[in-house]
Amino acid sequence: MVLGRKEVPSLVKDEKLIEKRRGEMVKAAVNLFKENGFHRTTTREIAKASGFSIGTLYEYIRSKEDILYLVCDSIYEGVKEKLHEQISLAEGSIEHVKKAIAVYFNVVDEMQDEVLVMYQEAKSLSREALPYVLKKELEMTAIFEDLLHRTVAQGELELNEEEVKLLAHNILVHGQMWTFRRWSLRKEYTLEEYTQMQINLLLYGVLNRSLTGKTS
Amino acid sequence: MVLGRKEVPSLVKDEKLIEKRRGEMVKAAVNLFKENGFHRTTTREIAKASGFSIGTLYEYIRSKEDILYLVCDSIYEGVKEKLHEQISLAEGSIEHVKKAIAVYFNVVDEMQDEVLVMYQEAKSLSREALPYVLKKELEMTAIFEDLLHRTVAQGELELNEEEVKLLAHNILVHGQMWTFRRWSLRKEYTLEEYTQMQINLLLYGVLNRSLTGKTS
Amino acid sequence: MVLGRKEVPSLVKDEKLIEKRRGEMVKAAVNLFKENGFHRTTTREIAKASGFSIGTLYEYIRSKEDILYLVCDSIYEGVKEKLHEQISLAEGSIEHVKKAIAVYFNVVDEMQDEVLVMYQEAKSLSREALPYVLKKELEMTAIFEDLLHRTVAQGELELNEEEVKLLAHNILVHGQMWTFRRWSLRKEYTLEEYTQMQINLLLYGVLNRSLTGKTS
Amino acid sequence: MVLGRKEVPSLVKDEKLIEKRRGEMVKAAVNLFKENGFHRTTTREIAKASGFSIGTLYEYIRSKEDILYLVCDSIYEGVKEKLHEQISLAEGSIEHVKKAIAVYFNVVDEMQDEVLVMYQEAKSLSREALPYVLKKELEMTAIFEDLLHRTVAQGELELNEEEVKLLAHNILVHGQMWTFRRWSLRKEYTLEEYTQMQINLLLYGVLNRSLTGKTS
DNA sequence: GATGAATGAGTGTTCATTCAT
DNA sequence: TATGAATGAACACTCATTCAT
Repeated sequence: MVLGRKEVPSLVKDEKLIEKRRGEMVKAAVNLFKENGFHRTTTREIAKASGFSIGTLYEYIRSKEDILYLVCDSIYEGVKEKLHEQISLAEGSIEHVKKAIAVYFNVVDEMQDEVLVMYQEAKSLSREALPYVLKKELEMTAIFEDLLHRTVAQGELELNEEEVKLLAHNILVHGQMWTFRRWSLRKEYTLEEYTQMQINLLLYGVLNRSLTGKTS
Repeated sequence: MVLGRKEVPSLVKDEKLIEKRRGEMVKAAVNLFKENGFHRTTTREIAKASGFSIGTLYEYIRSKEDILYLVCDSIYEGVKEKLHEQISLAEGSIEHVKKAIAVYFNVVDEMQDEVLVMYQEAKSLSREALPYVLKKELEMTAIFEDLLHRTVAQGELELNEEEVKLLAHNILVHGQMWTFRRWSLRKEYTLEEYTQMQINLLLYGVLNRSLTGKTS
Repeated sequence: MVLGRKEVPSLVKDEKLIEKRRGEMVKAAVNLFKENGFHRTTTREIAKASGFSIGTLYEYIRSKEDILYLVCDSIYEGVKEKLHEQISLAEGSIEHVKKAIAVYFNVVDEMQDEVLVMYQEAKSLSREALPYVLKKELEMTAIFEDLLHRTVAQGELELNEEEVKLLAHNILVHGQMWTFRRWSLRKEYTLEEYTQMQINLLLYGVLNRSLTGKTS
Repeated sequence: MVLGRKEVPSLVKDEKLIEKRRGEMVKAAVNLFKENGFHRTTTREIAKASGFSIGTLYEYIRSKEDILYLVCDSIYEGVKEKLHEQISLAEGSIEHVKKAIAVYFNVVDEMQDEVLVMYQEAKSLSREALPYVLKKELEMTAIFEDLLHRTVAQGELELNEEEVKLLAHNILVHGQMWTFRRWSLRKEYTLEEYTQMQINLLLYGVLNRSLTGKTS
């Protein structure tokens, strides 16, 4: 099964308008979701906050869940876009990996409310929509996998396939941690400290591996 | 502010009975929450699944949220209990840390549904109840902090205070990862593989630090 | 497929209470349906008219359609009960058939609003519920079929099987006509006149058939 | 009160265009009504099925009810037209009456969906529009009244004024029966059988009356 | 202490109709 | 004339909670 982007049908025909209106709706929804969560936010609140009538809202989406999907989709697109703006994905070096992690953590920090929302509410998506969002998460992971692969290929890291995958997962999760454990982490570290320390913890072991030999 | 365990009032006087009944309610609730989530589960369903009338349910709790709090509390207690059964918290050595991580990951795996529920639904707790649950999470973190501290004190690890804290957080989160990313991780690794690899990634860097000098 | 009476589930356990409450709800619903039709009547109106809150209404039914089904069911039961009270179904004679038709027309006249409602709204029942109501209609038809059969057996009428069936249908429909064409019929005839004339038109031909020979 | 045809106002001036467009709308509406009923059919669906925008639909009608009126009107016109095509209304004989009934039943059979729609949905017309439709029904009845009158005048039937009226009603209703009881009748009879048997039952009594004397 | 019938505010969603373009 | 985006009143239905028995 190859998943593309899930199409959300609309009663409105003008594609440009759909894009525009949905953007406004998603923006309002994110703010409400981060305040009260998906379930505690009503469609009426979303309509009002985005400046439309409830009827108009439903011209652009079919159900409340569609909004959640659009929110998740939009957040992933936002993160990926910012990532691509700031890091070249063609290179492969330790320095580049460090840079990428730092950039990613920065993006997560900038969009912390959005990331947190998506992180906590995505589970409310139906069994139909969830795979599309998980796919996005895998795409994000793949960005770091590729980067690590290239760095391994350059001889700057010594990792097998499975280790690359897991390290990529860890990087992603350490970024998300910054949002979902912020109640604790923010008290202890600035973003810069957090970033520096996590880079060390994430990479220090694998970096020096060649010096000290493999573990089982 | 020092938080103790939050007291949930009951209309029933008999403490023993409260304990017993609540245990049954929580058990039923966990099963329902892990199937449908907190918001999609009704109090009627919880009452029915635990074998009580809706009226009786409300003799033992004040609100639906009380159940969520009791569920979270119960899950933490379960995890901590299992942890204490299997690891001595007085020692301090690399081997002990590895053992503790493995035990913790095993507990998380055994209780993966429960951990996932708590992880995803705790955010629905009111501003009043949330701190009590976050406190539990900090207590969990503290278990690993202490272990790391002792190991540092033994001279087997070289970490400053802040690194200990962050490493403890990472251990916790890597355990939770096993539940909230299981849609991906389970495809790639068995629990044993996951545990071994994460131990390596978590500890390898800090382990060999003395051999190679500090990073910035 | 043998259809019994369709069971409508209720959240309330007390069977007696269900019977009582549903009776009140059906009564209110009939009045509203005959005024505004099924689709133009809201569940809140039904709740209010029967003296319950909307929540209570839904303790006794699952959906608005359930009310329509209960209404139809109740009307059939009412008609059949009144019929059985007044005519013996064991006999078989021309006089008895005339009597039965007159009684049936009287019952229809007494319950004209109800009959009209059922007649016009039954089509709004779902494909699941409709067969149960059609079955009731066939049972009604069967009452007259049996009566005619017995009369034929007595030698007082000369009709083949198919003619008995059709005549029974015609009797039923002529009764219903009195409701759904009342805007016209009531201007022309009293119930007594209508009954007398229809009996003549329905039976005169078949009555005298023996005197005049068969038609093709 | 003399009712003519009810005028449905339109924002469009061109009468020819109104006729044309409304024809297309009515055609689409009939198909939708017979599938889902009037209340379950939306104006959007009607607009789409007739190939217009919702805006254009409302250029030709004022309200959804106008469509229902036009549909009813159109069905009556259709039935009447087909009737006039096939039977001469100037004659008066038993044979002609039989022929007319057969033709009418045939027309009803051909347009059974339409007849059923009109029959079941006309009640949803407002108190303002209903009389216009009932008038059409009376006109239909009048066709058979006239036919019977002429046959009585020819001495082929012996019926008083009131009996003529009621018999005409019965003929109409027996035609409609073929649609609204088709779930049962179609299983028992072909159209030809049904027609033949109903003609017998309708006319046999009155036919032979002269031979046998009056009933009370 | 236990029960379950009663409540009604609140929810997602629909749809006939309007009106600016 | 034709369009279709916008509207919001209205609807069926849910569910946490209460309280009389």
